[in-house]
Amino acid sequence: MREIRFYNTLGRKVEPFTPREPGSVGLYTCGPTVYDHAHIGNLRTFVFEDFLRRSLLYLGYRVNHVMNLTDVDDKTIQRSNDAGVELDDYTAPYIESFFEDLDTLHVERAEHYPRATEHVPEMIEMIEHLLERGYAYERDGSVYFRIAADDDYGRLSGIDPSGGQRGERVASDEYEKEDARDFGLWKAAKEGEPSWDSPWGAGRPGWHIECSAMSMKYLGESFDIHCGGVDNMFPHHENEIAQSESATGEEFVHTWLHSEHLMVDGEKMSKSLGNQYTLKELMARGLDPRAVRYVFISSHYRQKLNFTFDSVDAAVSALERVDQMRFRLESAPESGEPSPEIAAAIERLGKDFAAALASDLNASGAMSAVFALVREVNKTIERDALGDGDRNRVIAVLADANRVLGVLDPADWQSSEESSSGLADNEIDQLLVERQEARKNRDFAAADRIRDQLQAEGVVIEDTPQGPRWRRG
RNA sequence: GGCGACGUGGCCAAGUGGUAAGGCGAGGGUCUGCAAAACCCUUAUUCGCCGGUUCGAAUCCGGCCGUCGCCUCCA
Repeated sequence: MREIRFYNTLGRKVEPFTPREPGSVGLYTCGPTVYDHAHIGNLRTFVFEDFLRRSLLYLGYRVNHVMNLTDVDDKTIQRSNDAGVELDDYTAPYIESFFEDLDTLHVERAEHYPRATEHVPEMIEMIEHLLERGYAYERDGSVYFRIAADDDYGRLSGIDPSGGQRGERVASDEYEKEDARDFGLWKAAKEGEPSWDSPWGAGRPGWHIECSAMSMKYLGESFDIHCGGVDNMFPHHENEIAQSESATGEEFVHTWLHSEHLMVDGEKMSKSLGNQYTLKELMARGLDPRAVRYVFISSHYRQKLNFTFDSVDAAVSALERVDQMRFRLESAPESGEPSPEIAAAIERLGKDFAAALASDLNASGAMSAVFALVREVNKTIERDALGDGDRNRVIAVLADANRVLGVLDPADWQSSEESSSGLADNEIDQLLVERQEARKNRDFAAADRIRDQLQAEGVVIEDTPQGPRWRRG
């Protein structure tokens, strides 16, 4: 287990991370609101959280990861009403779509995916507690959190609660609030909306209470890390802190990590610009999901990520460099003592890779460590200096790094249709034998004919001093 | 108006006090029957601009310019 340093939004500085229970991390990440397909901005955040989860595991921690599914809120209700279907029937396909997207990007599953609609009793219990302690009040069947009762409100986002719109009437259905800044914990049912029974009559939970109630249920009243996109810092996470700590009197979350937004072609994604892609749209355009994952994880999570098709192309090339090394390694001869250069490179990778992760998840640094190994292995192959066992040791250290990155092994990403199409391996081998024969006889026309044929089948031939080798392009 | 982030080679991107990682691209080379593919090498005396602190700054402080985000439910 290695000490990690994280940039904690609460306090805005990089600090050593100490889980409440040594070696074990409780992690809550805000999940999707399932009113539509996730867009790639959402997925950037989910891939970052996957990277965090994998890094914690890699560095020797046990992880209990909870991600909620918001399946009741203004948007899901409105859209299900518009579509004339029950809420659950409306959200089901989007929940399915969400998990498909995670699979496409090789995001590992969390331990729990609690749904808001299945945790209403826990939320009601928490709201009752807040009412008892004077942190909330009821008006006409709705319950609001009383921000004035919370001394340190605003300490996550740095927003000063004393300024602003205190006492102003806001143009909404929430005019009955004591203070415009107060937020809804429970919303009285409106005509035609799904509702649950509560001590205050029929209604439904507010958004913020969902995350507090569900995170505490699965991780306890205090836990280690809470993640989300930067836009959730205020008001969502601020309100979670307010209601949770007011209810329990305990520190809610120790470390808050926020991922920056993804931009498309230099602009924020928005419907009006038409640049709000879903993953499925990108797949339909033929983008490689592995390259998309690489683009998401290869820059730092606290930096805005400008997503472009060029960046995906560059990612494809970068990954090919790693694949090529693996490919060359397979056919490179080994002999004699293990190469000291390889041994040193493997050791350096192990050290630099973990150090980069432990330093606030420096993904670029981690990738850089991988490429340093790639270069050293290539040089050693070039010198024909691979020693006995070097191949397996390199493969093993790559597999180790891949536990975090998830993009280093092309075999993991091969779709079944790709591998089943075209020529069989032995046919390709046979054609190459024929081509070598033709070349030996200086019948280059025949040799090139075979080369063209293989190329047309998507087989890339590489002629080397040790003879030809091939791979599927 | 309030709060905050960012500005590093052609592009992307690490690095936050000790003298610029890495990837893409480009140029050169090796290999080859020719190619292709691949590999190797090279590619920022300099980190938006101007001052300051320091033995030393891309890194700290001040000012300016520029880009962007949040300010009630958008990851």
